Amino acid sequence: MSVTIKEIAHHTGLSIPTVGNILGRSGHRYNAQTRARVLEAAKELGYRPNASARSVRNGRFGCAALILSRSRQQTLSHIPVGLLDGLDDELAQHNMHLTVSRLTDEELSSQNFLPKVLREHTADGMIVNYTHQIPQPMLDVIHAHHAPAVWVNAKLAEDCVYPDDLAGARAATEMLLRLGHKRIALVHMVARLGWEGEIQSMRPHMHYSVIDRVAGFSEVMREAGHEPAFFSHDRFIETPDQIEAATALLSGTGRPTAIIAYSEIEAHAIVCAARVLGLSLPRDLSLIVFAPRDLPVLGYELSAAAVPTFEMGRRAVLMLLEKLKAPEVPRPPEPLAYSTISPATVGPPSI
Amino acid sequence: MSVTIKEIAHHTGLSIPTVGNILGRSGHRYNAQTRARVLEAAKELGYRPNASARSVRNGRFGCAALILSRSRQQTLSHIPVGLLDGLDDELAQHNMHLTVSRLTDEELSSQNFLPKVLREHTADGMIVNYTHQIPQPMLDVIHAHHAPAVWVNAKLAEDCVYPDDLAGARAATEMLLRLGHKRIALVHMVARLGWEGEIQSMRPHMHYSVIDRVAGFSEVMREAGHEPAFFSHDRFIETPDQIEAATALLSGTGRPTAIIAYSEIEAHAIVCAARVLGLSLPRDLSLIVFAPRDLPVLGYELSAAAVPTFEMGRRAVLMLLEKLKAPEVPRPPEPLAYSTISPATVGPPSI
DNA sequence: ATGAAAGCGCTAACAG
DNA sequence: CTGTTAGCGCTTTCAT
Repeated sequence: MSVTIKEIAHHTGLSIPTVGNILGRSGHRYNAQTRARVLEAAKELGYRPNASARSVRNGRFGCAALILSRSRQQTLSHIPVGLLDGLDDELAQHNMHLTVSRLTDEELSSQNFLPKVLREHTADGMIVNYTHQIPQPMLDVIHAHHAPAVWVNAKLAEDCVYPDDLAGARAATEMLLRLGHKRIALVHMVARLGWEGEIQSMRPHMHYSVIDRVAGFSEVMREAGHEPAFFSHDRFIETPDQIEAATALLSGTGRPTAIIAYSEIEAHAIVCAARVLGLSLPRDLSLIVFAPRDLPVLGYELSAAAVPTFEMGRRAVLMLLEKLKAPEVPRPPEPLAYSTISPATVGPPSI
Repeated sequence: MSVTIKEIAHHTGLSIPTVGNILGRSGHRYNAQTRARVLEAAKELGYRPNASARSVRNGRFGCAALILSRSRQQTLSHIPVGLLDGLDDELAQHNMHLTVSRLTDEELSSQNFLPKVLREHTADGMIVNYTHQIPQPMLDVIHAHHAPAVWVNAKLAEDCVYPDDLAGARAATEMLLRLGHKRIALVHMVARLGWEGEIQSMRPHMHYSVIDRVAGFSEVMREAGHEPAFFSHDRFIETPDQIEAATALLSGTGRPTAIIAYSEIEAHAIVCAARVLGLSLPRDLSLIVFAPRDLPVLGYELSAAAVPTFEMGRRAVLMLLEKLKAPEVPRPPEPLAYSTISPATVGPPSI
């Protein structure tokens, strides 16, 4: 084992609580002399407080658990760039830290599921990063136990923090319309987009952002009297070569003059297709991509509809802290605003 | 607070140690009746053992800390896909868990730096994910304190686990040569590649993989009597449009018939350029990319020289466990083999 | 097979 | 200002 306050007490001839109090930062009410003696001894002996012992005393762990899927299928619990930073930064502000807990599928399906971190009382609460296909048992058990949990990147009835994709998509579309674009397409390669109701019916298997971005885009387009154009899954099934598919989209006289890409995957295809066709960005084509930050794609910095991942981490921690105070009180869902879109690859239409 | 063994003891009329022993898995020497009584009560009351209290007793935390840079510059402490899984899987095998600890720059530069997790005795040891520009103070302090630490994705004198990029690059090159390729190029957009000595001199600021992949590639090419071709930083500085640069590389009669891409960034540019030029993969061009797994790029699945990130996590934990037993004993560096390359976008040369 | 006592490292309540 | 006493939840002797 390592150096404890007990040893420092022996070493300095002081009592254990004296040493403890001085080292435990509240020791204002001590003689400067003894303070110095203690601090020196602590430094000399290489004292490091034992967080566990402290936890046992005050019944808190100073720790939040990030709950992830153990499934190797990446998308299920993907940690977006910036989230870890936001979480840890805010936790550090409150003298807390983060642990990671990956759940097996058995743990999930089991009736009395509880993540190990909570089952073994290691963390004060959890930040759940199951963004879609959220398992019902998990929801149930968390509710039943009043386990302090906050969901990130998921849009639920309560206790969640998520980017406001509805507003984000609206803002992107409005920006393009304001510049004079009329033919704007929303591109998504995996999901099959269409009118909102149709998508809604597939909801359980889809991340809310797919639905909300379609909705935001459609609303604004229709309000402006334009038909929203979707370029999605089916087209890429027909034409698996993404460059070819994207090239088809960007060819012909009625081609879109602006694109909103669901993610960097789509953005790559669009940039590449633009290149094949000799279209230059943003002169001949405006392009906005949903991504945590402006995205370097093939040498271009693309305008990002900047998903507020960092802020999501910070806000999730703050919400969790409130839940720790009052675990039974549900918190209203907290949508997070997108920041303004940089003008990098956005401009007025040329045709 | 929550249910403790004390309450279960009261509830069942048994003593505290009895309950504790039965619940703490070592309770073989107990009557089946009392066992049942205890277990039932525990379930009924929703007992969850307190990990901190346990830690205080047995002096271990059952916890490893993943040390990351707090710098927002992504590359410094980037967590590669699969690493977290490997770490957590192996830790779980040993009833341990993972905490995350991000270091501020001040913490690093400070003389008596010690990550909070270790300063505050929260973790048993650390997995350090500073892959390049490793701060000297950190190395010094870890050595001085005999702090149990294992470095991942870094090639140091001891206590590290890293993908064997030398062998990985050799294998990729050999595979291409075996198929009949002679004009093979290694493409990297950020670093400036050249003969090994030149690169070596820039070492402090570069990840070891840059050097080792160049070395492995060069060695094999020269052994086979071919001149290794590099296509790197300078070319992309001259021609910031990556597609244009890559197109230049792939044009003309002396063009390479096979490419090894340093990362997915380069792979995207190559695939796009191939498309612009009407070259089809792998018929007209073979392409291997260094990535944790076969990489979907613009609709193609590219052959990956599969960086063993998952295995890196697992091995790092195993090495850390050994260090916990004998902290003063340095462990030899552990290079990790690349698995065989899938044939997805690799074939014989057409010209 | 079960219980009594003691202690892990730290902190809080009170005395002096 | 400093020390005494007590206890957090759990585990490890050691009796019985």
